[in-house]
Amino acid sequence: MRADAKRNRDRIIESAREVFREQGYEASLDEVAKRAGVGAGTLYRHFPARENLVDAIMQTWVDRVAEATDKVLAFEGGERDLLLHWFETYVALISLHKGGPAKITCAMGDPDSPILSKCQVLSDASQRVADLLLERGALRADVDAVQICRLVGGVATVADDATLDASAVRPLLEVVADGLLVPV
Amino acid sequence: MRADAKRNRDRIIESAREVFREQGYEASLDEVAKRAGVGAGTLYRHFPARENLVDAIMQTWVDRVAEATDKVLAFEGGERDLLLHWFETYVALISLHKGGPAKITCAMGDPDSPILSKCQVLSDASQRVADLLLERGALRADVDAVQICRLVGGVATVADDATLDASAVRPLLEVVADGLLVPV
DNA sequence: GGACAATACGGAGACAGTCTCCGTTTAGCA
DNA sequence: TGCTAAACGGAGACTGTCTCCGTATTGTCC
Repeated sequence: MRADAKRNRDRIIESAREVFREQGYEASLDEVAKRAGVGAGTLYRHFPARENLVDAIMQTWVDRVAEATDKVLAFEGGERDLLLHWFETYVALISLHKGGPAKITCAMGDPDSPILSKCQVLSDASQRVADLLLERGALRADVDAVQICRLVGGVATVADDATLDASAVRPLLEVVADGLLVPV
Repeated sequence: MRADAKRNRDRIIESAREVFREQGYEASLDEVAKRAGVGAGTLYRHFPARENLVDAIMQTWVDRVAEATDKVLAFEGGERDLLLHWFETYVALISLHKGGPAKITCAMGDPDSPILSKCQVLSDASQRVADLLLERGALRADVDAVQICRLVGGVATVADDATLDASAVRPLLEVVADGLLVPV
């Protein structure tokens, strides 16, 4: 890649991060281009679809997911608390931007999504948590990580739409957790 | 209301029903106007926002919800089956159109939504089902109808986004049901 | 360091959708 | 029948997406 191309690409990503944070994922891409000081053509050449741009700005997010996952896996406490801790972490991670839960949860079920690889990190993390709980015999044997992602993603989507705060989300997550755990 | 106004209004609603069924809730409103044989101005005078049009279309849906609810309440069988039956009915009712689950679930949490009154019918129905189960001591005492709507709405939203079929949705609903019911 | 591809730029403009404004038409009443 | 309030409709302003293509820049090869 030519030096000027790389420079512009980086500036676009930086501007997008800024604009999306301010206005959400549906912000105008022309605005992003303008703020990056490039023409619309340049933006669309680098990122043919909005999702490609989203994908690019998600790299730092991926690192954050990995870090958070390790923290949850090191959690010392009961199985139910661990699962709930993961759920709350999960919701927090996908709710960083308005519209994030729907976008990410939707992408996980779409094999053609440009951000699929990024979302994979999340489902892998759920898998690791599920494996840990299965090992301890706390999780129902017939559930898989995909289902967990869908359930928690669904709760997060609704919470995002209705702008619920953590205290209103918690009981919903508890219901999901209780439905997933082996009855005591 | 003048006769011509009423006539146009009805034609717009009829066209919208048709267009939305074909193209989803995000279809062009100019297209709706065109198909109704009226100008864009006429459409926007009758329905200032897209949601107002959606609201008008939903009247027959409301009747359908009421009917389905009565059927579920008359269900003879175990509590878990009854709850699951309600969940599946609920998901079916809000998933009649692509994007429906998100739209309806979102509207339930938005006091300013033009379709709020229509959605009320659904939460009232959930309340009735919940009351029945509470009476029989099958439902956890600390859950309310709003939470049920959020949980099932979340599942339906995810299912809609990922275009899951009923067999993939069922296990998710079972998790929610098991989390809501009193452990045996 | 000059020349020449190859690569990239950028913005005008085509296109699509939303929504308004206002001159024209019509219903319904007296 | 004539009048007026109500309603119509579509041109066009506005916003956002995305493409096309003439222009400019980069990096390489001699």
